[in-house]
Amino acid sequence: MIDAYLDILDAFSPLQEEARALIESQITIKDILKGDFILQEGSVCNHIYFLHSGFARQFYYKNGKEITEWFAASKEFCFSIESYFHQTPSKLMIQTLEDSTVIFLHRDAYMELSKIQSDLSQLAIKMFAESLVFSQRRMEHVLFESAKDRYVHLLETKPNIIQKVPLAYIASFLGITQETLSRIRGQL
Amino acid sequence: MIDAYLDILDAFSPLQEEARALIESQITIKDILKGDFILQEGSVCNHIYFLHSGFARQFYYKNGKEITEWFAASKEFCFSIESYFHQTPSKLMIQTLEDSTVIFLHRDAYMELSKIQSDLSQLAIKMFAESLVFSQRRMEHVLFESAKDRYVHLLETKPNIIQKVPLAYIASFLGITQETLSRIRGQL
DNA sequence: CTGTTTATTTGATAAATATCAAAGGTTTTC
DNA sequence: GAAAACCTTTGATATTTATCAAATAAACAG
Repeated sequence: MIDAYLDILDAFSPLQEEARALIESQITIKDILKGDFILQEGSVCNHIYFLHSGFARQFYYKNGKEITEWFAASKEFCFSIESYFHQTPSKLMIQTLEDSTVIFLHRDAYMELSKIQSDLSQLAIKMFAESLVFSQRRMEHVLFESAKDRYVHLLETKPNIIQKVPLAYIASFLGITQETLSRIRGQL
Repeated sequence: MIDAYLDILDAFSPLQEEARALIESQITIKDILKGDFILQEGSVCNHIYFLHSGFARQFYYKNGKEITEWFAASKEFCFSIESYFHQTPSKLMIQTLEDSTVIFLHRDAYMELSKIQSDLSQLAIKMFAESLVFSQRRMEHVLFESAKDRYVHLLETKPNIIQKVPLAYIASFLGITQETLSRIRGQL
């Protein structure tokens, strides 16, 4: 299980044996039941979470409404960007939608190790850079595409999400109401 | 001039003397006249640009229309995130709106040095992390605030931008038409 | 299974924003 | 300082999406 994890990291940004061993020394693994929380509102996000298996949803409350920010599928990462970097209580919650196995990589330990092991710092740079590119692209969609185009784009790039989760989650992720999303679906 | 630049970097993420010297060895400084381009469409973004003085606009074309992505004021940074990280031709252009003095930090050199000098890798991590937090917050605004609220927010956080640039640039940054922005202004 | 909860769709209407067209303002340029 | 170029506002109308209310449909629990 750990090897699979390290291989995925390695494919993303190359890790020598030393870096692999350091990461291995800093992770913990937990099984989390469907509906339980990987990250609770109000607690500080001190880990990067890797879903070895399962599925999770990241969401927060805005004016009393649940807003889905994104999902993490099997073999993907998640964490609260703001809480993790600023060490503030998290607004974001991460909840599993299926029984999941999650690998926790501890922030402080990783940050310290990344100062003395360049493979680890390069991995962090690569990860954050990719998140930034992703965020940037999403911004362009949100600003200049219609709700329908955004839904179609999601359907094309992440069809598995749409099969798995209720329409209301997807609607809030797209920034529209569920009624509008239902009507968009009807037109396709 | 270089010292002021290094001090700003240092305040952001601490740099020892060695790191300062390495950065200094990898920068070039250019005076760029009003209206000239720091980054042209189609060229690869191989630097992070720091505006020692002046003012610049980052924009791209979408369906034949100019979309302003963001601005860089004096003492701020800019670069094309996607072109820089993926080494692809830039869609984004960066054009000065005033005569400016720009410090160019070369990407490949910086990346190499960041592997052997941890202050430099930590600086990169911090920079990209902050950009990510900023991008995240903007996403929330764009998804859930009205055009008026977004304009008011910009007015409050970046009043200097609104004084300096034409309304059409601000409208495209906010993702609305200039007519709508003009009407919003009228209501305030 | 059957009643209950939860999720989705449909309808009528209202609000926000876009579009197209044109009229005033400002700046720039020679 | 007058013409040209550019920028901003205003008006009329169309489109997109939200809101509120209710009806179906699907999933779930005993």
